[in-house]
Amino acid sequence: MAKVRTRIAPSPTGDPHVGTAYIALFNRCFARQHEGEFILRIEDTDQTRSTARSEQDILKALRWLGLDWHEGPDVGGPHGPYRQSQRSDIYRAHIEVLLENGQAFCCFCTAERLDALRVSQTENRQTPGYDGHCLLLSEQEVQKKRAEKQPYVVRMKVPEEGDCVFTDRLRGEIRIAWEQIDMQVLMKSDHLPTYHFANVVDDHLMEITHVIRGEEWINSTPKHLLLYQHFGWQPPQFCHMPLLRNPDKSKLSKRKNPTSISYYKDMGYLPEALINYLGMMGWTMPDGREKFSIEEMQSAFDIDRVSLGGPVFDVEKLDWLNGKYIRENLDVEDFVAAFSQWAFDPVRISRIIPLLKDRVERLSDVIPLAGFFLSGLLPVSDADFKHKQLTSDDCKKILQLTVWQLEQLPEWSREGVEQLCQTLSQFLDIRIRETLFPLFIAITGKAVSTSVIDAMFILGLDVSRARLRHAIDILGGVSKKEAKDLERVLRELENYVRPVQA
RNA sequence: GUCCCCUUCGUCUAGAGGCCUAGGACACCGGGUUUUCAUCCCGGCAACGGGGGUUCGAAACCCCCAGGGGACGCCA
Repeated sequence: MAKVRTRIAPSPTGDPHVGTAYIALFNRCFARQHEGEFILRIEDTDQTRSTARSEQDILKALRWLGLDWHEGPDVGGPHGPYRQSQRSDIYRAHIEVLLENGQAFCCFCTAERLDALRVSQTENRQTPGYDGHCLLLSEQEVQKKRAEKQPYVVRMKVPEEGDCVFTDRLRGEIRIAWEQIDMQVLMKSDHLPTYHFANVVDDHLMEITHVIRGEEWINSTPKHLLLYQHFGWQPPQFCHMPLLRNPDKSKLSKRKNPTSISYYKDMGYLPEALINYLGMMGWTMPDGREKFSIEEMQSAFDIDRVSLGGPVFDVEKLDWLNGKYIRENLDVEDFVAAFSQWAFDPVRISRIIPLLKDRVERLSDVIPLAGFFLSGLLPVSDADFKHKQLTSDDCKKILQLTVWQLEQLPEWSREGVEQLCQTLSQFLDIRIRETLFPLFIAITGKAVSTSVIDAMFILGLDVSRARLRHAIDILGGVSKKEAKDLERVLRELENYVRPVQA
């Protein structure tokens, strides 16, 4: 039997996500338990959203958690390159095969036509999908359009009737009618492949034997299987893991729960505890032990023990487990090392010190003044938000609008944060000192402190958002109705152009 | 709207037809240890979504319903 090979294939379009680490963990355990290999591939075919920065962050975060790989863009390996943006020629050669065999076709439809089509289908309560317009084009017409350099995509042909039946390792037989499957775009007009195409080609060329991925991919598995069939390749075994959930059971999202691995690092969780916690999402040790290392997990691993109900990511239990790790696994010396590394990161410290250097008279003033930099959520109460000019609702409004605006910042910079606060102040027609008041309480815990704008910048989006959200909760939270009103205000704010300074 | 997946305490879960009066853990509540607190120890609360089958026997197998979730992009 062929050597087991599994992979994690993150897309470098944002912060390193705990869901990525979760799937990586199970892939790695499965591979290692079978003395196989676990590889990392970067799926950066979305040119507009992928960044090198994000790729670096993801690799760093996975390494921090102890999830290392046998082959990958940084360590190399015999099946490279491991970055899809460097494999364009491979995809182009493969798409030609499908085109020649008539298993795929060129589509010249414009985005406008497709949008209109989707709208009308949705209005008529039909399942949205491509209508086969360009399927009717003759060979000559296609050649002519291509010669004229008209932009086009390549779509796959899909059987019109019958079912696609496949076996999921955890769920058994799954049957999906072909008529449910859209004529998926395989190659975009920028001549880069879509996920579905690149993923199948790479999984085959990289000799992946087991595809362990999130449940959200079940419905597109027929597309993938069809490609394997067209190429005459042996498909891997599929195994769809349950999705991590928010407390309200929806798919884990940063809007509702911190999802960035760096957030958990910044909050002072130990990587061993986080990875252990992820290991108990949908899985248990055969002997019921709850505290286990990644090595213990992989040696006792049994993928068939995965339970399928979507587990809620419950920070309270993570807190307990992290405390247990600190108490039981760190002696004083280890603790000193871990704490120093966490608290006294040189880059961070050298950003913080200039903010307080001129405000202290004794070095002993530093901790009282800057302690909030080395904290998680702050112990604030609604009384702290009492203000002579701002009502509690005003505070909530400012806090919520700030959260939303921070989330939409194209890049995290001090200037961006400042601009945003200035604009908000002008838009609300509240002086900047008042506008910043609730932010001071939420972010620094006090009405008087070092610059709150710098503080947010240094703390980062995740911790800032967590504190702002915590403050909103303290103030009674935002009801459905309030949220709706505030979203309307947000739209006005987005369209608001700051008056030019006189 | 269409399709797919899922369903045991509030949460993570054990459970492969009789071992289930459903077990463990977090959270919560009580008690003990501790100069306080935390830790630690002891105890308590709390669940098989509903309805039909199959079976001597169902949390487990089958069907229907309900609920939850996901997918339906030139995103991944």
